Amino acid sequence: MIAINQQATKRVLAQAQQQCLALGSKLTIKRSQVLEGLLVAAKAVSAYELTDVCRDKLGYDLLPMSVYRILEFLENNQLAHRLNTSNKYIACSHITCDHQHQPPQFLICKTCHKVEEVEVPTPIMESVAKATRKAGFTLASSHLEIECYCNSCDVPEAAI
Amino acid sequence: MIAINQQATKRVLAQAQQQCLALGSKLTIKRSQVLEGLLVAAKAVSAYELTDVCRDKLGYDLLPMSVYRILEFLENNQLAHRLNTSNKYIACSHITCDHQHQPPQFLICKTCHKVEEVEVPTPIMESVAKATRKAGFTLASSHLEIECYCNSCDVPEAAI
DNA sequence: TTTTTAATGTTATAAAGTAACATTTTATGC
DNA sequence: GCATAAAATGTTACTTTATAACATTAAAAA
Repeated sequence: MIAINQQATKRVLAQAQQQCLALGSKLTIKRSQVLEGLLVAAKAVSAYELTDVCRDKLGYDLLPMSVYRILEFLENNQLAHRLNTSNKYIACSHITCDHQHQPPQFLICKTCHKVEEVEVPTPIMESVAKATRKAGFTLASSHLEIECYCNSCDVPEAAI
Repeated sequence: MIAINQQATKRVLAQAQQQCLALGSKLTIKRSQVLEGLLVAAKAVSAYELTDVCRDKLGYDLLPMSVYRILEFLENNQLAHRLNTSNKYIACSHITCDHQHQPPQFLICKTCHKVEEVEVPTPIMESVAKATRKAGFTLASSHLEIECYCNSCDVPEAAI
């Protein structure tokens, strides 16, 4: 989503390197390769699809088990996100920002599966948290996945 | 969640029967058995767990393939919901209501996996829809799954 | 009653995810 | 430096979740 060319990809990977160091962890070669796979995939992909991308487009040979492990690492280091509704992964679109990362919200197109990482305005998320508390729960995360239709896809009649 | 005893379960199943008829479909014996399984499970269960519940607690013999098919039917008839974040299913908590069903929101406890079907106030969902439109998307469904801690579970220090 | 549709049975397999242990690589104390 | 511990990755096998494809049975319609 972020990396539209090779140069941009390199910049993102370098920045990711820095971000890991700051968190006291290391972006090893394999981890970098998986992140690069997410970047060139340019959409949400499953762990198994990611092994294909890495093999076919980048020449990196990775087993699914390693990919899962590395994806977990990338998540913990705020370099990737897991979309729970589709069991797919995407690169974080804010790697090159320097601000603190908040739990993200995702708009996911039901038709073409395009994913946009957005910020639902804070007051709205606070209202959601309030409604949650009223029901006797405490909001654990404002990671939200929202079913949408994107502007390139038709909205079915039934949904209007 | 809804059915706390046998009598209540029967009432829910009878109501479900009516609801199906109104939608031009039929709640067959097998379908009724799967719904009963969801009711006695009294929590979110996977399709395979549901075959166990039906066998062990109710004496109904159902193969996973049938369970998946029937769960899909129950969803289409607003008698059950699929929780996308956990690949589990629950009975709709509004079967015995007579009002029109809206896409539900779920509070899911990260610790004990208890699920509460709630209504996030309409104005809040409208704000979410607005934020969505602003990003060039159209809200497809207000089915939301929200990560929480329930009032019986401790909230980890890190989350406060 | 035939015929057509809907529902369920059955088998096999795909897709997603993890456990357990081996090996290699990297960091750290001496 | 080298020994040793810790971190990362490799490898195998397996579990869980889900679906495809086709057979059979039950119910509704002609």
